[in-house]
Amino acid sequence: MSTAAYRLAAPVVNAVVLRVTDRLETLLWRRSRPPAEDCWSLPGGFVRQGESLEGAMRRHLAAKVGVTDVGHLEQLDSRSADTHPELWLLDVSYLALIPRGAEPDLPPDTEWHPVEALPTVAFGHAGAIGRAHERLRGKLSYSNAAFALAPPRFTLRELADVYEAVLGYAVSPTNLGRVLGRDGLLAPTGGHRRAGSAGGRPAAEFAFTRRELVVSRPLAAFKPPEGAA
Amino acid sequence: MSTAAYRLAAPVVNAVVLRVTDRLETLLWRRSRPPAEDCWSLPGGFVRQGESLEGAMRRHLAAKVGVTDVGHLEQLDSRSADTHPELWLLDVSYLALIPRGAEPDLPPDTEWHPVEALPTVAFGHAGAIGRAHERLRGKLSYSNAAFALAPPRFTLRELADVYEAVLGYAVSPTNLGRVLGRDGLLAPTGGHRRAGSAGGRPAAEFAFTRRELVVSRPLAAFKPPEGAA
DNA sequence: AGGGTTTTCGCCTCCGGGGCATAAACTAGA
DNA sequence: TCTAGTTTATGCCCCGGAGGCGAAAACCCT
Repeated sequence: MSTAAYRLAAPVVNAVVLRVTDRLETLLWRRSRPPAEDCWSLPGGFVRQGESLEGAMRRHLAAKVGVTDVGHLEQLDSRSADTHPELWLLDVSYLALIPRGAEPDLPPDTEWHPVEALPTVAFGHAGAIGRAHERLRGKLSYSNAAFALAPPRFTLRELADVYEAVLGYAVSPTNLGRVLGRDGLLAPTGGHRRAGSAGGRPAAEFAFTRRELVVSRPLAAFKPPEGAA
Repeated sequence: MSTAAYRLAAPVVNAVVLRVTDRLETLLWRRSRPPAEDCWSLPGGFVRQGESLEGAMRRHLAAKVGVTDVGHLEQLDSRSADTHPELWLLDVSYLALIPRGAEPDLPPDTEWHPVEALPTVAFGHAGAIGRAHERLRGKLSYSNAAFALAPPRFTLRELADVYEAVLGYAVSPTNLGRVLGRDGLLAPTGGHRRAGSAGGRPAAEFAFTRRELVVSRPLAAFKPPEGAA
């Protein structure tokens, strides 16, 4: 078949940028131009030819919303979109995790919004935020994904707070430390930190041993091989 | 910024089609035209405007390689590709699972190849096959993904053979039945089947209760909520 | 010094996966 | 018909990880 029979699309990337403060928040961008003027949307933009999709994503995160310290960046999915009046768009969405403590200086018209109380989001991007949250919930349970959300060093209580903000239910700091510690993902730094305003035993300070995503839990049920590599 | 500053790409879909016979096999297509003439590549093709990506994928699977009975279809990832001499391609890859017993009548220049002994594959598609295999291995361990690879009805021994072909190590039929049965994913049909040429107790016949992907295993460690819904 | 607060450690229990031995069901052959 | 061989099914035990709980540790404030 001839390639001329097919129209061409404009590749677009956009990211569900997540961070944890008291609650789980995502970064939204108020559109100042049509289409969808005055609506919120995910940060992103067009892809240049010769550029990798991930490269384009990082470029837009740095240029448009000042996000340079990305803890983890991962592709979610792609879809064909007819939301633009003139162009056929091919929309590739990403999940970006921002560590606590890295506060990008946001340009105007860019704000953090709690994922539990989102404003009206254009282009059907609300679904992408939901899928990103869902995937993150899964990854927290079988990998060290929290390294990309937590600050470089933290107490077990602080780390449990990160988990609670994402998972939505109470997490035991004791158990969390045991599980991640046994998998070799967490190590004490040796330092300690004062408990709080009302006293209490100082908490030991921990850090993740690796800063890339590591799948720790088996994922291989039904009799894994004996000498597991 | 103006959209005119950005060039346009041709969206392309292609699939890692997997099935299990004695071994895990993938469907490859021998290219008869440049680029990469006489090399093997994944089946796929261009996307039409207004068409969903998944729709385009199913259309190409049906038209080009005669695959209509797709047990499960899932997007893997997308990348920007400069492998075409004239066009900028945006390559979206899928994982397609074909149930045992559904034998599509393949057009010429299309053949099943064991994933352990692949021929030379063009466009860097070999990496996509590896990633597809990896993801399938994971999904078998925490979901009912095998429903898309197994025949409609089967014995536990046959199901274990499917798992072994994908996972690469021995799987106990007893344990497999216990685990999937407890999760409510597997149910006996009531029928039985003769064991083999040399006699033996007839095996009970089973079937998956659901034909969509269901994540059974918790994935929610660190104290799941009490009344799990 | 004492009460309040928070973290940490040790022990216990519970439950699911895996292994194993035995029983069950069938075929082929003598 | 009886026996040997083969394959599947069932019941039981073991083990290891996750979670719960209480006691001890470490610190603040009064």
